[in-house]
Amino acid sequence: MNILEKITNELDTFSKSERKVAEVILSSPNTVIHSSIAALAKQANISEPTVNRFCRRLDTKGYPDFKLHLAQSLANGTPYVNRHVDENDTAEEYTSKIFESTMANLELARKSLDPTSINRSVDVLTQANKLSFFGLGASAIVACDAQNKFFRFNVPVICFDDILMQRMSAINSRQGDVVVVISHTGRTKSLVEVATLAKENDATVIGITTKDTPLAKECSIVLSVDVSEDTDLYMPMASRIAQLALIDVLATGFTLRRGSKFRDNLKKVKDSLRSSRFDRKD
Amino acid sequence: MNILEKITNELDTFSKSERKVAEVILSSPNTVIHSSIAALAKQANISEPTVNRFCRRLDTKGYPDFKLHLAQSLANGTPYVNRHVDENDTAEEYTSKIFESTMANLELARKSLDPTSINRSVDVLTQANKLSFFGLGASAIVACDAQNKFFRFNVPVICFDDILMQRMSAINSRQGDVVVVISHTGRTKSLVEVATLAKENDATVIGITTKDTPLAKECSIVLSVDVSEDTDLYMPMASRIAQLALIDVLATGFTLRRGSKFRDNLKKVKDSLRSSRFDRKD
DNA sequence: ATAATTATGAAATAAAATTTCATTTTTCTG
DNA sequence: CAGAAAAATGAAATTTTATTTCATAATTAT
Repeated sequence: MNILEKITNELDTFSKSERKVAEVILSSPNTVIHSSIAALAKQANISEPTVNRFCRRLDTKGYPDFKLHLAQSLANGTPYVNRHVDENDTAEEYTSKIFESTMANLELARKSLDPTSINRSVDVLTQANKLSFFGLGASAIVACDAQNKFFRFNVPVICFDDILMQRMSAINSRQGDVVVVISHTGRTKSLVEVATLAKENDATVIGITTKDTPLAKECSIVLSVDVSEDTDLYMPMASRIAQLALIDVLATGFTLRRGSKFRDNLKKVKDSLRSSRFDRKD
Repeated sequence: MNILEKITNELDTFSKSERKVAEVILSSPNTVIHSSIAALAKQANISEPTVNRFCRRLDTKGYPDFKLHLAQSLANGTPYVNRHVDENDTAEEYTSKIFESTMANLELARKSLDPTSINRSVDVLTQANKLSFFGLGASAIVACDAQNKFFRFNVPVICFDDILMQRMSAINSRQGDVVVVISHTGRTKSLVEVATLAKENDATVIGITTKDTPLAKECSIVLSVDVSEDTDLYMPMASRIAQLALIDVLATGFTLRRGSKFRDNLKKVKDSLRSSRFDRKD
């Protein structure tokens, strides 16, 4: 993928002249991306067509296209991929790896989300008489966060991270209530039961979970948040962050749907916090 | 400096024709890097010189140079730019915008973090007799999450999202204790007081906050998590996610420092959860 | 309303990249 | 090791692409 790597790998398949170009490129790629084909040819002591052929050999359309690829290879750092933390990583290294993996997973999560389901969820949320958010463990935090957000909208909202309270609440739910069940694995028994109970009592059940899981099967609407399996190996890391981003999406959809008049409420809540803060000097 | 962001920022300083080019570029940057100046001009319904002038206005040498910059902006997969949700956005649009802004802010946050401070924090955390995490509002969630993580390491850890409990706990802290105070604004009075109290009682105080704030001044170590100001306008969105990613970093640093023997503990905790889950079929 | 300023595009020019094709170099075969 | 075949290379021509120039149109200020 990375064209610089590709050049290095194929170095011995090149002809004499091509190798000359390759060496110039590898030794100062940053200069090359600002050079014309003529300049590079001169620098490598070969002719322009040779440079052109070199570019094509690397599966690019020509010299300008090659420069584009090269520029991308040189762009800040590496693309956001799931990189695993290593025993001997420095603080800087593992920090970068974790942030990058998080970003890569957000990307994944976004792709797995279905706009139609989001739309339906927002529909349902705006119509709800009462909102409940249930989660356990790391997802409990997501449920709390959702409560925090929807509370600002001045709608009846509760959140439980306790199995018994969740069950009781689910049993007491009725038509017009919306129950959001959050679980990355979608296999936590008690949460699946809670979803079933809520459904039996005619509540609309939205599941924030992985698709095709026992929990997903019990839900009226599934918001599938896929995340690379191995990132949550020992501690939930990527999943809860993706879930939180989804909560942001739902909350945003909610305010958009409710219109601008409604948005003043947010400002009121925000202003009410002012006196508890130190002023800014600026 | 990401050129796509730059275009977004300067959008209102552009002339009518320049804005047309900007829009074409923003809407499909990946096509543009493979277009000639003529193709882009045609696409935007303006003349070639206008495109050229547009490029120069953005401090590039000309169109090819502009494409190079654009390619670099796009190198990391998708452009992560802080894009604002608009009144008339579809579900798909606001979903993308929120995820992208989140990613852009994670990027920002990572850059603002100082590896040395992280290293010192991990040092201090691994040596601690007792860990306390304090936050309010959206940051309370981050504190809970930290408790959840460090609890798995089998270290004494508490978390309070209640002002009084936080004060009491801070007053009872002593040398060897580590208090982590989480606040995006760094101006929440009661949290700043808690930090001061903890410090007076010889605890090491780590602040997860914005630098140069009242809270930051009270801390032994500041982990500054900068996030674009306007993303947290009415609801905390980006800040708490960046804070969570930082918690992941600290937890990871912690396990790395404690060595592999210690990591078995994570597996034990994970295994203990197994019976509460439905089996996978695969 | 009119002058001054700024923005824009057509055409000309310049620059850069690519193709063609002749020449050189290398490799293979007897 | 000659000599043919194949591959590599570069000079020049051609094509494509980008930039400049300059006249005209649109906007702003007076």
